[in-house]
Amino acid sequence: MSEVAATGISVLLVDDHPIVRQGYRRVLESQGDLHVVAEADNAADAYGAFKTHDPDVVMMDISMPGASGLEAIRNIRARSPRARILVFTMHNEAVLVKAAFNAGASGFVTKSSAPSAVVNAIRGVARGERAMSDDIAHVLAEDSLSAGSVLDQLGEREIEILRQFAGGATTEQIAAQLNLSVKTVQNYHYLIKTKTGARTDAQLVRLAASCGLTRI
Amino acid sequence: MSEVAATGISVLLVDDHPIVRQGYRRVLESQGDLHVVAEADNAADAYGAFKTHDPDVVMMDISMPGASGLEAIRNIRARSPRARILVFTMHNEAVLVKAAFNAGASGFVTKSSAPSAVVNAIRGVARGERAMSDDIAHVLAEDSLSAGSVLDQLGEREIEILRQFAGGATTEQIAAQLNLSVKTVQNYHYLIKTKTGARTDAQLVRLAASCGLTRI
DNA sequence: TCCGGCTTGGGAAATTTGCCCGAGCTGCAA
DNA sequence: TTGCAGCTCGGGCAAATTTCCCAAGCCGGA
Repeated sequence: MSEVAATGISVLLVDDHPIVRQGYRRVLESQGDLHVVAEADNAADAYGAFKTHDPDVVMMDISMPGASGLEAIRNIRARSPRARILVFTMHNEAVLVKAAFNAGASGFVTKSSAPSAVVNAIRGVARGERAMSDDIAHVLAEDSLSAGSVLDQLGEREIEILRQFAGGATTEQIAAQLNLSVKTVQNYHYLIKTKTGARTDAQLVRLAASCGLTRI
Repeated sequence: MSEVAATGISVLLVDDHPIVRQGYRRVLESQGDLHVVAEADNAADAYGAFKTHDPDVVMMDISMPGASGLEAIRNIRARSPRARILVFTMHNEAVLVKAAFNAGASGFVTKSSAPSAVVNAIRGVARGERAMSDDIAHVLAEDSLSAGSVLDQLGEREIEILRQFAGGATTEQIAAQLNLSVKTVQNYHYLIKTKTGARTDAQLVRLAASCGLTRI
C-alpha cells in the first residue's frame, strides 16, 4: 500500500455517471494530497480496478444499476479486508448507513456535504478512521434514540414480503412464491403497515425504497 | 447578454448537491470558454441568481427537493423568454424530456453522457440551438415510434392524482386537496391503473417514480 | 353541429382491509 | 424444566375499497 504521508492518498472513484466522476476527480485532485488512480462505473468493474490499483480509499456511490452497492462493498472487503471504502451517496437513511457500515464501509458521506467535509472524510478513512458527514451523524444519533430503524422491527418474513410487494408483486404472486396462503400474505401486509406506520401502500413502497430494500 | 464569441459562455449551475456543483464547475471551467458565474441549490434561488447574473446558459438538475424543476424552468422562461436552459439529470424518461422541452428547456443531457457531450451541449444551447445527448435522442426516437409513453395517455387530472398518490397521500387527502369526492378519486385511481396497465399500487408508485413524477 | 375526450360522480358486486383470534414453533432465561 | 416471548401461519367477519358500468356536463376540433 502506498505511504500516505509521503505520496498522498490514492483514490478509486466508483460512480455510474462519467461527468460526475470527472467532477469529483477534479475536486479531489485540486487538494494536492488526493490522487484519483482509477474509476469504475459499476460494481463489477470496481473490484477489478481495486485489485489492479490497490488504492488507499475507494469512494463509491452505492446507488448504481446492476448489483447493489452494498454487494460491491462486501465483495471488495471479503477479498481485501484492508480496503477502505467511503460511501458517497445522496441517500441519508439510517438503515442504509448501518447496512453500509455492516457491509464493511469505513465512511459514509452524503452529497449534500460541503466539499471540504468530503475530502476530510477521505483523509480520515485513509488514516483508518471511521468517517461520516455531520448529517449522517445526526441521522444515526436520531436513529439510536428512536430505538432502531423502521426495518429493525420487522421479522425476516415481513421484510421478504415487503420487498416483493414493493417490487410490484401481487398478493397472489407473493403467496405462490413463498408457499403461503393469500390470507397470510394479506395479514403480513397489514402487519407491516401497522408496524411501520405507513398509511397507504404507496408509503410502504417509498419506505422500502428509501431503506434500500428495493430500487426503483 | 454577454458576447459569446468574445467573452465565452457564462453558466448558472443549479443542483442541490454542493460537491456536485463544484465538480461541474471545475469540469466546465477547464474548458476555457465556459465560466460558471453563479450557483443555486434550489428552484427558488435559481431565478434570483438568473436575474442577478443573466447567464448565457442555465445548467439545471431538475430532480431537486421543493418545487419541481419543471416549475423552475417555466418560472424562468415566463419572466425571461431569452433564457437558455440546459436540463442535466440522471433521468432519461421520454415523458420527462418532452415535459422539459415543453416547459421551455433548450437542451436535455443525462449524467451518463460523456463530459465532452455535456460541454458541447452547453455551447450548442448558448448558440440558440436545441441540444440533447445521444441517449436522449434515442429515447425520444423510440418514444415517437412506440406511440407515446405511459404518461402521455393520462390527462392532467390523472397525472396530478397519480403524483399525489405515489407521494403517499391517502384517497381522502387527495380528495380534500383537489376538492373532489372520494369516489371520484377512487375512480381516477382505477382508471390510472387501467390505462397504465399497473396491477398493483406498488407498480403505480414505481411507474410514477421512474417517470420522474415523484422522487423517493 | 356532432363527435370524442376529459372531468365528475353514482351504483353494485367482488375483493381486500382491519383487526381479532388461536396454534405451532423456537430460543432464551429463570 | 418450565414458562414466556416472539415469529410464523392462517381463519373469521364486518367495514372499506376496488372494480367495473353508466351518465351528464363541458370543451375543442372536424
